Amino acid sequence: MNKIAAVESEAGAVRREPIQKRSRERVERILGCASTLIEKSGSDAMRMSDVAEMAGISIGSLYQYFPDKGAIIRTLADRYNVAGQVCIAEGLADVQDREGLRRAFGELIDVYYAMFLAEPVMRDIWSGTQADKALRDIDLADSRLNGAVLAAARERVDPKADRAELETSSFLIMQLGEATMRLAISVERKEGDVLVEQYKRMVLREMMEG
Amino acid sequence: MNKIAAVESEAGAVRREPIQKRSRERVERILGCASTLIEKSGSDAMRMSDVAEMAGISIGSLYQYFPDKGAIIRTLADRYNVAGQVCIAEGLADVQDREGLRRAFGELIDVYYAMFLAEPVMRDIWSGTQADKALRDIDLADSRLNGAVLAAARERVDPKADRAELETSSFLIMQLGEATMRLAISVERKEGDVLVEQYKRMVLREMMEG
DNA sequence: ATTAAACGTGAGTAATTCTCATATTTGCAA
DNA sequence: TTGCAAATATGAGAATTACTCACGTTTAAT
Repeated sequence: MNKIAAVESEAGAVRREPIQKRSRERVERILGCASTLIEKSGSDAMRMSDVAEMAGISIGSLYQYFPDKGAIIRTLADRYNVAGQVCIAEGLADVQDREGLRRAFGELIDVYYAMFLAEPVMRDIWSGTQADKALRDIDLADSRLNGAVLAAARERVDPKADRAELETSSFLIMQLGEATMRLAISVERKEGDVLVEQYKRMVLREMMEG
Repeated sequence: MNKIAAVESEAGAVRREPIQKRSRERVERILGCASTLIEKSGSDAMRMSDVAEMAGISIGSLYQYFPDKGAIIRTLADRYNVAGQVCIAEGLADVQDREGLRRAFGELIDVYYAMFLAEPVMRDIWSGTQADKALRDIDLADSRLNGAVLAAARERVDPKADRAELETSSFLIMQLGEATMRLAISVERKEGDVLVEQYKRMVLREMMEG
């Protein structure tokens, strides 16, 4: 009998939870190959048959683990998000005063920008954020989470600030940060750098004098 | 003989420039039907066969005027852009001092936001901005143009400001404005309003004290 | 060793964009 | 008016690609 146990362990939502070691490895191989293919020519051009062939498995096997093409993308997206969340949480963890916040945020943006520049797969995936409803939801949740972390740091710096406003403002700052990254990587490198600096300055002013 | 005269009159790039009256009407009808269908269920779900059927023409005829599905979308996108450009240019035309700039920009954002809320087709199309390379290019060009208009207004207000910096900053402001709109319409209406206000405040601070 | 569940397979289905050979319509020149 | 070439119209079907499913194989627990 083929009883399907649909589980949502990651945002990607695997179809069948891999139980045996063989299949767990297989899932990793699928993700690795998908990554390579996306890096080569973008997630749009990535064909499921290519992924299967490259991973040395059949189409059917591919669909045992991922319900659709989007699920592979989402799983990769989620992994990048988790990495980003850790990075942001660590960067803001011991912010206690205004200068600390200014420095930590500036560094954070730089690191994030460097990641965007260095990871073509991340770039590609988050370029499609607006198109795919599921991806957009993942993205919004991510910004909410990171926004909350930023809001907490800002509250530590300025305890008398309005909590709700800090949350909204920080959420917006995170979303605009992503927008800036996407913009920066789609123009010439030099202009991109300037744009990121402009964003940083604008946001820092908002946070410092807000 | 079927000599094809490819022309790029609009960003949508019609395949064959409609010469006879009949075909010019046809192009308009196609765009109208596409609009209706996008409004009903999104540009992704819009099928070319649906457009053809609704317009009362054959698939082949559809492809006489639009080289591909994207071209229809792009043509509609371009029309919305032109409307926006007019709106922005008029709004900023007689800005001469700081208070004028503050008021004009605030109103501009409100109008833009209202447009986003009111036009489901515009919303749908510009939601997919990041996915389609051609759309992104149109969008970037649009922001560059509008950014230049804003930069000019800011220079009038503050003649000793650095021109290049005004251009970059205004370009970023336009792009972040769009990002804010997209964000605002994908959350609850009430929160969306707050986010737009936050954006406005942040940007105005940048422009006033920048 | 038996067996049931987990896993693997790939030909085939379905959905949809876009082409092309052919037919029809239009407008102009004779 | 008529003849004709260019413009326009048509829709069957080619091409692409995500995804299914019926059936075969492997694994591991009893």
